[in-house]
Amino acid sequence: MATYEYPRPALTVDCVVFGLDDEGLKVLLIRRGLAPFKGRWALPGGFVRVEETLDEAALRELREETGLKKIFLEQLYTFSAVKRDPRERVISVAYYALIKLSDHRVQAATDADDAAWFRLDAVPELAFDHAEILEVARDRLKGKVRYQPIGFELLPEKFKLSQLQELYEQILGRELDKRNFRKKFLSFGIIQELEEREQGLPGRPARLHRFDAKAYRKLLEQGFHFEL
Amino acid sequence: MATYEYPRPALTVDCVVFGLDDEGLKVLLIRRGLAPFKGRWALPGGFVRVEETLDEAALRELREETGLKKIFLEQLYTFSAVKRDPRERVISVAYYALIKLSDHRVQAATDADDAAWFRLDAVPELAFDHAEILEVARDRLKGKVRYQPIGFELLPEKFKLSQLQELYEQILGRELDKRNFRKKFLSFGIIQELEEREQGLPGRPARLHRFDAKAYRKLLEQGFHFEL
DNA sequence: ATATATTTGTGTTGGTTTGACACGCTAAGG
DNA sequence: CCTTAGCGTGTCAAACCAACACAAATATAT
Repeated sequence: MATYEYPRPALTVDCVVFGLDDEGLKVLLIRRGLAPFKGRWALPGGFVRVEETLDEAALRELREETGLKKIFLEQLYTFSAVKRDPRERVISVAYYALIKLSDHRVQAATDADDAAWFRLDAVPELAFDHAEILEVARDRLKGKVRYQPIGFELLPEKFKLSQLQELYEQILGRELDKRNFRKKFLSFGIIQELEEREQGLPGRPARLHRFDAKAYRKLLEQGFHFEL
Repeated sequence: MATYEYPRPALTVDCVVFGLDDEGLKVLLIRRGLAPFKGRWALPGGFVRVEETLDEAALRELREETGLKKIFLEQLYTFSAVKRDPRERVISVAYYALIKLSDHRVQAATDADDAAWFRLDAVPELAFDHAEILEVARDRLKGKVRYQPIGFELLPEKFKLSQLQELYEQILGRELDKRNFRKKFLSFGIIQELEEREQGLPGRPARLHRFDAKAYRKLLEQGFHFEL
């Protein structure tokens, strides 16, 4: 029990978790077991504890939901409409996360039937103001991906350039020219060409690449500006 | 008095208020009258009431501090370090505001001696984590000014192109070429050339201009993308 | 074995945008 | 009337961007 001189809003974090698989870009949702909005899909999230930062709260929730550590996570926006939670005043700090669906299978999330991945064009009706939060997250991702190399957070360690291009097309919502895309991206010097090639698929085998974080940091220090 | 099952952090808003005068870009600070950090300069701000949104809280604080309405105001980031307030757990949602120092004299703020404008290169030591908040605000402004025409919020209704250019130079922290700047900015078609000219100063009188919000909105709908 | 389907990888060109750069014009002030 | 201060303007070379098609390497089907 805690007592204060003035009433305080409750504080939660909600996470928009993006993942990529062969069907495209997806978002992780959880089915609510309790009122309000019982049975509705919602963003994973929960209350902030008084002894943790918001980042810690978001990471904790994500660990609890997905079993993952080392996730790319950024604060998105703080939502504060007075009636956004019908029970009482709840202010929510939204985060968005990018995870490599390819590497780690997301555990609790996928085999429990109360959590699932949804394609961004097939998201069901959401609880609270979560549709709005998701919208803001998509816009942020779309904006950010153009001037920060965060797309790699969604791809496996080693990837084909065609995967990278498809990812960008998904996020930006438009098609890109293959030759121009390759030319431009390679010219940055932030991805390494590996000798390895992907085999077992029809078509000419693709050379694999890897994001070179070290080279990127070095370029950043020299005032390099990544763009598109 | 309010009682809750679990302890809750307190919630505040803090505002980074930018203004422009003939000495350059400035930020509004308030001298604290109470502990902690008594006597130190700090960002204006205060506690969020339980029946208002964060935007409303920020606007209310700004009205109380500066007497201004119709201010450009945007949420910046939510700061949550556990020890950021030595008294108790306080989470602060930071906003930044741009105001036309030229038009409206800021009342309570300027004649009270417990509030003052500081040049960005001469900001005193600040209370709490406000130095960090200010830093984030500067970065945001610097980033945002390049792809959204928010600089006008700092200028008078009618302005000279040289003022606009100086503003951009201040925010971006580098010099710009006069001819290229004019060419580019005028090519967007979002500022109107007025017939009026500024008089009374030495040198050839400058033609005045005005931001054309209507034209800007129209261009936006057509997918226009402002940049630099 | 051969043919077919699939996916990768590669260059050029014309148009557009950017960045560098210098001087005459018009007013105020002495 | 002369000086000083600030405004307003155009060109050119270099860099960048968008559009465009076909051969190479593999898997699969027949």
